Amino acid sequence: MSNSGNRQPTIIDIAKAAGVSKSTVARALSGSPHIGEASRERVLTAVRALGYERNHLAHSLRAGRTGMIGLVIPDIANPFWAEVARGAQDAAAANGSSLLIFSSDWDAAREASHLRALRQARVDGAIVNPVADNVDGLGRFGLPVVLIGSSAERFPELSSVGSDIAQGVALGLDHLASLGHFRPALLLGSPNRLARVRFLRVVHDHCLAHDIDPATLMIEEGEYTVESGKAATLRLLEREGAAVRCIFAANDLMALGALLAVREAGLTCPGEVSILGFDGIPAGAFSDPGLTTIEKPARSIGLEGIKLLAEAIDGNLDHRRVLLECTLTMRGSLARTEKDNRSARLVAGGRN
Amino acid sequence: MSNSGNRQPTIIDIAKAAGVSKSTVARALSGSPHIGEASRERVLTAVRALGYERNHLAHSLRAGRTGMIGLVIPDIANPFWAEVARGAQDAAAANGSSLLIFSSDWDAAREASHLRALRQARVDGAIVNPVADNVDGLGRFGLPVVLIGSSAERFPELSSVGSDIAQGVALGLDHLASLGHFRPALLLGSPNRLARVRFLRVVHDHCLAHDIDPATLMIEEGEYTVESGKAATLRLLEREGAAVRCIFAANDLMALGALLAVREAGLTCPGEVSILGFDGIPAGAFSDPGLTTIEKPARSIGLEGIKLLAEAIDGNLDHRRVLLECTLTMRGSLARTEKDNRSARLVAGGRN
DNA sequence: TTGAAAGCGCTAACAC
DNA sequence: GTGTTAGCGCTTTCAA
Repeated sequence: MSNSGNRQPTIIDIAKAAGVSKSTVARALSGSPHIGEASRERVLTAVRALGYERNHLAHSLRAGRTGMIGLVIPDIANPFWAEVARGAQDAAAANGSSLLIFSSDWDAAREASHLRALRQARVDGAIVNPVADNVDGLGRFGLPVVLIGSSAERFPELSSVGSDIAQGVALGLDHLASLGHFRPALLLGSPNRLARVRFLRVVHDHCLAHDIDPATLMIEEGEYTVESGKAATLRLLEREGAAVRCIFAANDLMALGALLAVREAGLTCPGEVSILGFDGIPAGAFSDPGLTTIEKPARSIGLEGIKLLAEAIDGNLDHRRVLLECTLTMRGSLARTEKDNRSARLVAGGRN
Repeated sequence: MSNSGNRQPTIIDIAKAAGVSKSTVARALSGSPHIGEASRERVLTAVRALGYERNHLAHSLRAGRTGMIGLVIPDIANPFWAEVARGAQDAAAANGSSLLIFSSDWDAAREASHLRALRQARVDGAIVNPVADNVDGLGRFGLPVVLIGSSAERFPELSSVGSDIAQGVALGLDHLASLGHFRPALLLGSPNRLARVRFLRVVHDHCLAHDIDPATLMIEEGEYTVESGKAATLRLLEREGAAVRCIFAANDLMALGALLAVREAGLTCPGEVSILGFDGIPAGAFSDPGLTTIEKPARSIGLEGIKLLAEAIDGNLDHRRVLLECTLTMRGSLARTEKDNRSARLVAGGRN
């Protein structure tokens, strides 16, 4: 069993079959003009006959680029991130490159290990939504990177794409205010996430603009999951009781958890407690009531990420920050409140 | 700018820095015993100093295996498949390999192109849920493959993993029967999917066992999406009217769509129409009412897939078929019916 | 137009 | 214990 065992044929096999040298085969394959019509024909015939397919490894090793791109996101099972992955996938395919998707599970160590794997795989670049405390590791990544999300501030030299959280949060807050909710309780992610800081900052500004003392805001925190959102809401309800008339969650999964908690506490939504989410995952359409939410353009984020990364890989040094607009998706989880819960207005405070 | 430009260091750089040959470096790196303590130290020091990381491409080219595995699923944005991917991802990581995830979008051409890409990337093997009409392409894949789902029947020589659809459907049907629903309307996927055939077969058997004429079953079909499920249900309601007291959907997304349709038609669920899903996606917990469904062990499917593939890659010739049990997740979308809708009992029929 | 040869980074014989 | 060498499959000079 000499050459034509079962392994995939190489250009050498083709060369033999076509009676030419391997350089000629390479030329035919790459569509080089420096080759005779006759040889080209014979090569192509042999290629079809043997079912040759170029070995990407060897090609990449020689070419110095793999056509592979890494995508590191917190959780592929979270519909929002799955949608981002979908967008990136599509864009990458259109681009001729393939995507290596990794879930970091919000864990810095895992993220670091994934980044290392990507570097070793010699991906051409990576798109990552970094876990906060790992930001240093990212700085030394050594390959073109595009950031997704809020961490861009810490890396002014990297391109980044994200939804405009400031605009989104303001959009939500304004809408809540228009319904009479001036002091929504906040369901936030863990403190070491930049997204949380961002979120809070906008809320603060908004409060000040509306003469509310930010210090009086009710805040609970947890992870970005349904269970965690539910638990956090239960704690909130326990602690604040009837003062909770509106909840603004930093992510839809938590909002859905809040919904469960409210129901479990024997309260009604939106009757007694209004809930506003953030993300725009499809599941929000099925809840009872439907989840009103600030929708991020998930798929576009993935798509833009690939675009920016392609630029960076092509050596385009000037980084860019793409901010995609959030939209308000109204369903049934918000109700107008009669009580003006601005009770904690900034009157004795420093301002005014 | 000679050697230490900006490129990643190679073993040659390390060799130079440590004052040894590259084989010695390789030995130190691979933990070979045939090396002096002194050299090992110096190599390791140099490795740390230069931040060396092994080039996977070169390694793979030499080793003949890449440690990469392909996963081809219909849609990464479908929560069920995202969960499968998650399970596979975790198992692969534990395994030291990385996963290349592709969405085929239920499209044979796309699937074929992904399989080609995987072959060219020299993945060690692939796990795929094949689009029906592409089954031939799969036969010629030429690499170890593990099938997910029902197509296993067409490839008795391949390992496969899937949920036990027969058991799951029977479970659902029995439960429906226990509530008085003997002739659920069926919401099925497109005819060229093997899963549909399977599903129907079990329903038929069940009908016969309960003296129901399968030909009297109400059937609608569509794609495995919410929109499609909704449209199909609307058609069903339009056509059959009040005869529709129970719907059994072949997938949760369609079931959720059915729920929307029922609501839109001014009907109540489960009061007037009961709905049973199939998959067990998280979103089913938030609908109104909660979706009762047959839950497939999505994550385990991914996990087992990797296990089987690892076996196949290791040259374990005897294929295996792993069937994971489905469970019934009861929420609120099913109600007991008073009317015995076995009206179409097999009395005049051929049997008996 | 074509072939020979070098080399991408790594590992595994094979000498010494 | 260590260095030298060949070669994985490919592309790309450089000669002819």
